Amino acid sequence: MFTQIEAAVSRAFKQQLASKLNLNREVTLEQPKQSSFGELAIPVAFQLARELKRPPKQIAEELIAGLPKPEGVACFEIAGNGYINLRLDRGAYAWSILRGVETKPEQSLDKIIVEHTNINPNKAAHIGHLRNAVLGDTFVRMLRKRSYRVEVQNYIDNTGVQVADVVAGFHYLGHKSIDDVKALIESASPRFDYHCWDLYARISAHYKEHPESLAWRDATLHAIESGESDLVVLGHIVSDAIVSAHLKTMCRLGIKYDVLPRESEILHLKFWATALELLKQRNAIYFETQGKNKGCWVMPAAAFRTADAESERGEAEGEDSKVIVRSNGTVTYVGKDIAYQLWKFGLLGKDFYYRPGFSYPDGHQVWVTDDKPYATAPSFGAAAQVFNVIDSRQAYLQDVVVAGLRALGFTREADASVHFSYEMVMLSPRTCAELGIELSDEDKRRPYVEVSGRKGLGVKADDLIDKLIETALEEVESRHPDAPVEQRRQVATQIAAGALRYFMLKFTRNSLIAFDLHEALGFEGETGPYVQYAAVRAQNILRKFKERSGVLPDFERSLSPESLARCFDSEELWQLLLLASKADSIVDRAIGSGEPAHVAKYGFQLAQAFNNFYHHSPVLGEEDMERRNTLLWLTQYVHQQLLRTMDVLGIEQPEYM
RNA sequence: GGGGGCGUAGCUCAGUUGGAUAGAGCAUCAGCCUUCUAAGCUGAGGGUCGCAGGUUCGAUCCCUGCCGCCCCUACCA
Repeated sequence: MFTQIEAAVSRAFKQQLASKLNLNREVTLEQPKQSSFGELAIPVAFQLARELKRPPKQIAEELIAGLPKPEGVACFEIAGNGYINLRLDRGAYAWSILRGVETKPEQSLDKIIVEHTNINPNKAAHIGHLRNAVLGDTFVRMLRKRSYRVEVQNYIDNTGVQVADVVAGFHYLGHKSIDDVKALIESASPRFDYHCWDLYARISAHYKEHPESLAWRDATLHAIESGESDLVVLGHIVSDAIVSAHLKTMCRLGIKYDVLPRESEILHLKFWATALELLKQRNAIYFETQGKNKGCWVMPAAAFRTADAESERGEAEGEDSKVIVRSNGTVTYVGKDIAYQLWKFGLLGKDFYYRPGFSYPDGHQVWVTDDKPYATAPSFGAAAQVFNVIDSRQAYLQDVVVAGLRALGFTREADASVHFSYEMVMLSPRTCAELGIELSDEDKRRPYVEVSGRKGLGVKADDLIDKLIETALEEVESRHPDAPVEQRRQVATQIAAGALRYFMLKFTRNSLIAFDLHEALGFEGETGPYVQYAAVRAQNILRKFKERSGVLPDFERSLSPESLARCFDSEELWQLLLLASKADSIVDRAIGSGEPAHVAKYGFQLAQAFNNFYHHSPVLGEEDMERRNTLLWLTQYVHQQLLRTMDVLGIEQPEYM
């Protein structure tokens, strides 16, 4: 509803500009700094003042003279030295909002692909991976809430160095047979993904102490590539088992995928070979005959570097170029990524085969790529826009991928490729101490410590979730000692997941998170549980009313725009209703700015406004019927909007708290 | 060396594309539970928006130069 009014006002001003000043331009709206100024502010007069060389106030006056008032708008006012402020007709606005007159945007035809998570399948997931997955999943939820068609992909690098290292660890370091590893996967303790976590740290340390053992890695990689060895089988069962563990971990946070494209199929189905031919044909890459990259196929730096920083130093020729095919003929990760990105846009002229993978409890099916026909699957890929959720360190590689598309002439697709980047999650020194992680003297001096899979340094996702559940459970048990055990566990689990998701979302993407256990375990202030608690409170009011009176009143019969206008004369009530009505508008803006954090912030603000209301305006004790019914209706509406926002954030409302 | 990011309250962070009196949470201190459960509410203190210039009616925001921190700049991913 708020979105519609924004659009209507913007349109009205645009028309006014055209007819009065003969200007054709979009009019942006903003929120007044103070709520007493009204509901919307239009600063357009300031922008025009310079061009027209006239005082802004005069322009503002001219613009609102004879301006038709869109439905729901009470008046326009001029404030300060040129602001146009708008006030809504509170009764009319509340009446249409509360009756639920909302229009849903139509489902878009174009498909958007969001690729996220993308964890190397060689060890348990850690908190850094959680940030990626939560960001990606929330962005997907934002898009879907606004009726975009979205496909969620989780790329599995099952033939890379990291998997090879763990395979080498099993084979060379541990002398484990395929059956041994299968037994390890079956055994409950230690969990296989945790076992690999330690093994990966061990083999990495071993490489460091015995550099000659790096030959194991090469041998394993070679075996995986040629496809003819027990090591290949080992690689597959390890990565399959780990992927399955990752999916379970993410599922605890409500994160699901549609399809898992695997690197093994990119290779076996000759995706890369096809892409390579294209790149050669169109001269996007060239064969280097001299210098340090001699014998490689490289992409010239000019393709992906900003034009202004052209090589002023002439000797640097080939210095910044990116190797796509190594001199030994193997392809780099970027090369495979170009092929994958081409497929995402349907530009490769090839497709994977698919088989059903993991099934979620709700029946949702994940499909996994395969190299031979298996079953009829939904169609994947061929999107109009692609978001790759990848940490900011890989910005350069992402630039190379996009440059690849552009060099092939796919400029539209290059422009539609978005690197949805985010900063790393580090550990606070205090948290390292709490977890018993020993730090080097160098690390001790830093404000935060980098998570490192190679060093086995980090907080495992499942450990963190377990710890959160434990903390929440203590609180739930002290508050609801009589509730059934299973239910208490369920509530604690929802609170834990809510706390974790909110924590990962409250920071904007390019802000580095120094993960602090104490902070993450807090359930007070700007946290997920705070938002959940507000929703629970709203639900309690509604439930209690129904317990006493059987059903909710027939609001539309007992109230009217006029009675609502009287009640919403109160500034606090009006601001609550107004804020609650902005849920969709906020999501639209957050999609535009690509910041899930904005939705999280809004959820908190709405919860905060409701908590204020909760304390200042007792609903059930209200004696005046008209007012009581209005408060009740408002409560129902805010509850609905809170749930709507929490759904976008992937946060559930517990039954009680 | 080159490219990118960051610097806002004691701490962690917002700040809607240049606008009205710079905001939250945590922490600290002082209040509020016989009520729709206090995981809450009310109030207080706390700021040279890194520094210095510039652009203009107006700058935390744009430009330039410094200072400090981080990341990238692999035939690793």
